[in-house]
Amino acid sequence: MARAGLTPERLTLAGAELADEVGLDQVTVSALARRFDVKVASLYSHLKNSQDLKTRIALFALEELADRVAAALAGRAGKDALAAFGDAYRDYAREYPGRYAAAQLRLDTETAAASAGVRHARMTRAILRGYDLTEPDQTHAVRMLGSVFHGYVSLEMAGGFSHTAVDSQQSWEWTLDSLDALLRGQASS
Amino acid sequence: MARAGLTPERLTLAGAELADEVGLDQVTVSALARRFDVKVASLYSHLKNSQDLKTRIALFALEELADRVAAALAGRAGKDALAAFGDAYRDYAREYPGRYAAAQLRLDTETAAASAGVRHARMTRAILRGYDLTEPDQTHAVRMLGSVFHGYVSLEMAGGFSHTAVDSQQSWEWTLDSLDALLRGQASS
DNA sequence: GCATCTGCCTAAGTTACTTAGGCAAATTGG
DNA sequence: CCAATTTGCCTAAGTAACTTAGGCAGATGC
Repeated sequence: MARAGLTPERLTLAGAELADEVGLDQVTVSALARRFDVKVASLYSHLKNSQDLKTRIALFALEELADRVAAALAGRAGKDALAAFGDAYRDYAREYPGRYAAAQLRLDTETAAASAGVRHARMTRAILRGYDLTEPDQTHAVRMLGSVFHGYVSLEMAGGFSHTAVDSQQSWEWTLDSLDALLRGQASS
Repeated sequence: MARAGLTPERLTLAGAELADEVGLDQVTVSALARRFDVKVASLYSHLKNSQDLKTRIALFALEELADRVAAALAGRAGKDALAAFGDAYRDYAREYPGRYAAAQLRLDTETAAASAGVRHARMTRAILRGYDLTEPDQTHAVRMLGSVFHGYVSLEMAGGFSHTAVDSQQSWEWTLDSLDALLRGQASS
């Protein structure tokens, strides 16, 4: 019988696409097998189990997102870098909602340590180079930035900002301006 | 045969407890039936289906959290109110992680409109009464506050802040101070 | 070209979801 | 207080997903 040419990488990518299309929790080994027109059991030569698939998608998304953020940050500093960083996250989540959700999956400690999550942490900290912060304020600021960006993107994706007439893009820009002012230690509006 | 005395309310509460103990996605109709020592099919007299259970837990958590926030806000204004609001969210998430996760579930439009989510939105806006903001800045600020609080709590729960030596409580307080300064239109540190 | 390996298969057991229909306990009304 | 009705939990049965074991055939290497 003809071989489908399955590999962990192809399965991971297809799983990521599926997540974007139908939502991360609709990503199942069975659905993936259907997509490749292959029997379910065949996937178990390439994946340990269902959890393994999800983890692979998460790691893939973390890498992809880190690459984008790195590209966006290149050559920028200060508010430019702040906005580029935030936009990269937000754009990724809007373009690939399933992958973004996967990137939030909780990984066990060793997997997380070997993941691109480390790059994310480094890049967040890099943004603050343009501002005049010393420890422990720098760590506080890293956490706050991460919180704002992740929180905003999550709530926006969940439809939380679609009830009011005010445009979400404007709130986003206001937020970026505010964060910049805050980190510069100056008044905002 | 003896009756177990099931009701939608008892099932919802037990589901919430189960979510806190083993995680929201381990909350299944089967697990709930085991907990009541009852056959699975029996629950379907009280629940429409598995999704219905999750939705009920979400609505319950939203109510419970809104009650706590309302109690925390009573009689407070300005930074006091801001901190009370944030603390109420954070404490709830740490005490009831499964319920907090449930409260983030996406509800369909009409369910969401009838939920305590509306109270949450009103209370967030109420905090800003102590600050001198007019529209559309007020809406921007509501969104930013929601983002920071939700983002911080999510990342903290996911273990994102446990890699550095810096205490999360200190970052939280720094964040609250910063937000207060920002909303007052003044420099922070 | 033959041996080996690899990839996808069938088969089968597990767990969870859900509906249909039944029996007995609780409740209600005479 | 008994009869009728309602209600609550049951068994039975079908669907779907996960996962393991073992087999056969296409690909690979000598």
